[in-house]
Amino acid sequence: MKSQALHGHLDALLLSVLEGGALHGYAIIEALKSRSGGTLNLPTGTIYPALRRLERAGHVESEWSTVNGRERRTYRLTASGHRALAGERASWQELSSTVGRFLGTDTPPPATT
Amino acid sequence: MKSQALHGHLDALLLSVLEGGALHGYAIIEALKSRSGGTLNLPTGTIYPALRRLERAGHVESEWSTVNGRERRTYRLTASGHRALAGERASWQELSSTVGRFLGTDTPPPATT
DNA sequence: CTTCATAGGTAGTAAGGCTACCGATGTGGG
DNA sequence: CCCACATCGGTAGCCTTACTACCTATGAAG
Repeated sequence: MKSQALHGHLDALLLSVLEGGALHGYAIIEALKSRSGGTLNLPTGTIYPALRRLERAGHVESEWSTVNGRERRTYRLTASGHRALAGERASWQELSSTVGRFLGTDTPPPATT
Repeated sequence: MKSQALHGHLDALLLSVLEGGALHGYAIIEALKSRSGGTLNLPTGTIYPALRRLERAGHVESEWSTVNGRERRTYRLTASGHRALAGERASWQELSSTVGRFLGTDTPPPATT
């Protein structure tokens, strides 16, 4: 998939992987890759600036630690980040259902039965 | 909805409304508005440049006509536009299912069984 | 010692959509 | 008659976003 098609949803993806626990940048990339089945193979030049953006926005916090002599910056969601994620989810649903109406795909309610 | 969230799918939406028949710019805006239930209220500054982009790309053709003294530029899909729409649909499905995997919404396969 | 995986980062670019404008005509209200 | 509004088209400049292409450093493997 053309990763640039992510347009505006990168933040949501990052927040969603961090929802499962704090991770450092490199691990986030791996997580995205594996969870997407290899479809999302995002370069560091995409991830790191995005994380800094999220940090600036207060959605994540970072902490340095040294593991095996390697510096790691571990990111974790803030309360604001959790809220942002919820918002992103909502707007994704909206976008998805709106666009789906035109492109023939709809997002049927997950039927929480 | 924040319309800027459309990012990259505007073309697909335009192509899809034109799929139902040729329309002029203003009518396209109205069509998007009504089909989306009012969610998509796109300004002319978004639509017209997009249409020109599509025309430059050969996906639509335009024709001028005068109705009630008003100039209308009517756009219609070309063969290339139909193909492009199919492609857009496919990549939308891919994006939608990939992002959905992270944001909790999935686009369940239409079960072509 | 070189190469690879791990780990973090920056600079510059290109695309896309938005806001804010502008021009014109026909219709209807005051 | 004149003004406002809906219809119809369009452009200019801006901002955000993600990408490509780079750079740095360490530990392990060969």
